[in-house]
Amino acid sequence: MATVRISELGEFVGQQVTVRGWVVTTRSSGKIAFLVLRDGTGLVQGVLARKEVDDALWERFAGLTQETALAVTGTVRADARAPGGFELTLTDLAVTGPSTDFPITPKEHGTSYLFEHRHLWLRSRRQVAIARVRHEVVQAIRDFFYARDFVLVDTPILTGSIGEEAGNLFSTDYFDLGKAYLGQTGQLYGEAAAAALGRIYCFGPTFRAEKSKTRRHLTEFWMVEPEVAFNDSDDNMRLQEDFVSYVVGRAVERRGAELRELERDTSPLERVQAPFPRISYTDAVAKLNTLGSDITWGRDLGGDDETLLAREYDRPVFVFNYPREVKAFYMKENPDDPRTVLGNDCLAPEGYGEIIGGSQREDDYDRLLARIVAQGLDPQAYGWYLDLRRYGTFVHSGFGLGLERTVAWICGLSHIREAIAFPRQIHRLFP
RNA sequence: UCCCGAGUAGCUCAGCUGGUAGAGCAGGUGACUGUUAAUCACCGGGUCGGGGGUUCGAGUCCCUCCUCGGGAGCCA
Repeated sequence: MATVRISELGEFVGQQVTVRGWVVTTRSSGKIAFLVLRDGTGLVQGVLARKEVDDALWERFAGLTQETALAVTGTVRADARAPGGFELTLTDLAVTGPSTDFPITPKEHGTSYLFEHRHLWLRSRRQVAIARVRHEVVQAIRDFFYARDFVLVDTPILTGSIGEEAGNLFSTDYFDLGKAYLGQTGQLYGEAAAAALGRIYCFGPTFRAEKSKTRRHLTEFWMVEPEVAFNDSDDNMRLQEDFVSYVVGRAVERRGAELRELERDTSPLERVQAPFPRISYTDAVAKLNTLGSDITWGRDLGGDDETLLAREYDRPVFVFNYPREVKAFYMKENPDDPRTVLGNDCLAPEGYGEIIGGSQREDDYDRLLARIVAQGLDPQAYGWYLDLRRYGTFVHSGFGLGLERTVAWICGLSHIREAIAFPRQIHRLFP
């Protein structure tokens, strides 16, 4: 007799099989009893008729509690009334892992309680659906770059003092060398690798000790960062729109069942096709003023501004050439307007806001050094990074896409903490 | 860090101008032959976040601390 997974039951209609999994719910009406079982691949309903089974089996069923691990044996039958479309007429049932007082009941719970029980909450249908969409997004990202000859370069997580703002770094003791910091970005290393391999990307966890408390921030999040030799800022935006369109398209195409489970209306996602509209920062400020925002030139776009602007378009929008003061030191000065830099953000629609920050990098040694000094950073720490401008400097561009923000947008989540299995936030380090 | 809001049964919440605590679900027992968060009946379940104060009397009013949630700034 075959031992099968729930997703494979369709191939075994009429046959007797064994399925292993966990109890979702049980229902009994005295003469007939139902058991919903999950195994990670889907749900199946088991049915027991009182007069067709022996007393011992009936008793074992009566003792089942939520999340008990068990192995059931029965005949597979297609039945539209059952969740999943198939049923098992049970002939045997063996408890392999008892479970008493499972904390997450089929009723409502508060977010705080749920995140304290995140290790158990992951088993719920909704969380399983999100995990599968995330998995698809990650695979789509890797496939996209693989197909375009990008080389994956894994950048270090432990770094010396290098990155963006020192105040946002997590630090730890590092032998006799003083402090090490958890990486906030792989970009600077990615630039070095781009000079070796041409097109590269890194993809891993990044860490920001910002004391942010919003639906868009985690202290540990995953970021994918391509870096391309000889791409200018326009090439960079073209890569971004192709990339985002591909990733969203893959999720819609292959994870329709999960998105339905999440009650995600996919029509806004189906409109995500390159090219994306582009608006300069200066034009965006003017447009925002006509839309009622009181933003002034020189200030960064706030969350409300992003939402307001994104609402004007039916797909993600690029805002490019920001004032240099609000952007990082490595962005290349705009030769046509030195008040600005050749960087762009990509804003997702439906209020999700910034999912990408990208730029053409400053490739001029003297300008880069001047920017490092002007921002109060230690030029000593950036010695190796400056070397990239001393030995065959080159036009290059790249960007960073936040994985959890992207998954939250695709899934239609109200907070990105659900987009990762074990979110890290200011007030949450467990489980 | 700042601005709001909330901590009452295992969970989600109600509890009026102060008078010593309530529901649904979960759990237990029983009934029911097709249930979909099954339904129905009954039962058990509480240091009202901690500390201090006002009062004859505080879940309720005041002070303080803690925890959590939402938002801002910053960013992906």
